[in-house]
Amino acid sequence: MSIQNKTTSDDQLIIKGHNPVYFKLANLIRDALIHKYHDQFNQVQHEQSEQSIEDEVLFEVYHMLSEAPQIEMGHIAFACFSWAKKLRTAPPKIANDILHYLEEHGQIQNHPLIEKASPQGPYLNFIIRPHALGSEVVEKIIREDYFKTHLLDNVQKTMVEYSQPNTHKTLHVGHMRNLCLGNALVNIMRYTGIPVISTTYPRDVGTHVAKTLWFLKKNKLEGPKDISQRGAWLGEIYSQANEELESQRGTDKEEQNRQELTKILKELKTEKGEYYELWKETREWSIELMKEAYAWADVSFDRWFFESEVDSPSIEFAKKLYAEGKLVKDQGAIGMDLNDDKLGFCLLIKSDGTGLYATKDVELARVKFDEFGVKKNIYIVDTRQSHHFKQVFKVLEKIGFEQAKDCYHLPYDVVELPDGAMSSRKGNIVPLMELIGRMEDTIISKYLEKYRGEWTDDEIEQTAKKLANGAIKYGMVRVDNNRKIVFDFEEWLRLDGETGPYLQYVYARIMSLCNKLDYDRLKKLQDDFIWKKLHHPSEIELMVKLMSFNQIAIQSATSLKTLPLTSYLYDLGKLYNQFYLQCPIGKIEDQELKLERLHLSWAVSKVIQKGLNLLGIETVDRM
RNA sequence: GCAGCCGUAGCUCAGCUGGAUAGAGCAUCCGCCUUCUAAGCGGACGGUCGCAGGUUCGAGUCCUGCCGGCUGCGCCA
Repeated sequence: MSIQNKTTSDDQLIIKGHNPVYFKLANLIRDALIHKYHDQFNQVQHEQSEQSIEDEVLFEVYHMLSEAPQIEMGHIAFACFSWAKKLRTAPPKIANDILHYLEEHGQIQNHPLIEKASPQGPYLNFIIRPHALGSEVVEKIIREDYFKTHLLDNVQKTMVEYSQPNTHKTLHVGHMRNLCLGNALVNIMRYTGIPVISTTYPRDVGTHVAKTLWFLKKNKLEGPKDISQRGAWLGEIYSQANEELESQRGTDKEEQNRQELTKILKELKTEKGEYYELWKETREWSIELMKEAYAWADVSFDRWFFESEVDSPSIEFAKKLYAEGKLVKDQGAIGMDLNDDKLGFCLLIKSDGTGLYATKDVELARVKFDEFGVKKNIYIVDTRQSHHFKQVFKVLEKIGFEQAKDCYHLPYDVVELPDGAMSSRKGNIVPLMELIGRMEDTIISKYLEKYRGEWTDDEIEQTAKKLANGAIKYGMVRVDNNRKIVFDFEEWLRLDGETGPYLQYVYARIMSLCNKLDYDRLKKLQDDFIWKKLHHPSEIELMVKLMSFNQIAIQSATSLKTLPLTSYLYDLGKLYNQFYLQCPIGKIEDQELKLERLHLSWAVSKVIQKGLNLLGIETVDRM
């Protein structure tokens, strides 16, 4: 069962909004097919209504349209393979038949959309009239109607849980992948019309907390005076605590330490005692640090679930399930035997009466279903938890939650350093704030220092912030989910090639151009504006690329991948930079051409801005 | 042992869910600023898509089996 198949089959696509040019073209091809192969269609028609056949054909045709591999071949290609079997006709003949039908009905010579259609083997390639690209694509983007289109229908209320950081530990660059990916996906899903409730699930209880508290109390540590520094400081304490406990392994202190930690955990459970008081205070420090990171990332959650709030209820729930005979006792512990599903045994209550991750995830899912009424439930958690979630979903199914079939674990691989996995024990973690700071410093010294005096210091600082933000976020989502990211600091600081700043640069270039040439998009774009000057291959390629933005957004949202969007934006940026060099604007005489090129540039900037915003990245007007 | 993921250019990665001649970035080399932002653009170099079968008009993409790497698999989180 894969996520993408599931989500696409559930969501009915409204294709007319995706790509206005494809939609019009698909209608023409649909009519040609149905008329030309009337007999073949008639054979299936008695089973279905005429309307549904027409819709179905339109849908299929629409999805067989794509960009031609080279702009000289055509702008849009229609592949006839999939029809060959149904129509019992060879693909090249289908291509020719469609062409003849369109010609016979005057839909090539006179049609406002199509300039030329040429069959090439099994493909029918279309060249779209430039002025149609202008009015159907560029103009809609400039008026921003393009972004207000309703893209998906029959969507379900979806909960997306991402970012499950531990309190009392250091927040590092590894956490950013989850945060950036989750935030981007939520934005993209919402853009396509899916109602999303976003949640975070901080882990504020457990042995990592006990270890930290133990070390703090033992050494009577109080932390930095500056409260805002305490969250980061706490993370270091955890490392030290861990180190000390590790070093005492195998010594006579080991048992003593173990008992102490158990005592701390018990105190936290009963919610009284000095460790409990210390927990409440230190927990806040970590939460402040998380909020700082979320603010930096410009992420907000509709609901925060803390592990501590589901801890006790989860055990009650598990006990109730056991009482109902839905769980079994084995070797003193309680759980569910999932061996029939090849998932092993899912342990829910340990022999000492305490719960585990799975116990809490079962309870939390219950809350999500019962109190939030979500239909679909997505967990963005790293791939090492795959087995865990398979077990949890199976348990949910067996205890009677129908929604279990709409629970998805979205796995992603971890962030590693060139010398291997990140771990506080190895002492090779890159704390988040340090990463951000170094990136901003590099950006200022390498690129922005030259503006000192010309720009205000504040603008330089703000620009560096946005660029560092863009570099980190883009870097985290430009790689496919199930692939490891190797975080090489020097590599990330270089900021050339496919990066966030590359795209921010394209945007800034366009802004600069438009400002310099005093471009006013709406004043210059009357209702009766006629596009007639854009013919250069570079201009055509840009317009063809522009028209598929919404399709890409849908692809990203339904596959739960950011990659389609990042690749698309990079392609678009690359095409614009080529256009920028090949097609001068400011220094040409032809005022009409100049204006149309400015319109095109503006449209590109809007799509790049929208795309970057979906990824959580802000644009800058100059850099 | 079982399961999941990965294997594409020297390195890091794409490849639109089976379609046209497998593409980018980095690295190396060569070009392009008397200024619409060179954080850019062009060119060169670089590939038996891990191996072997299979499915069909057609496979980097799907199925099977190997090989190699990573990650999981009951009292951790």
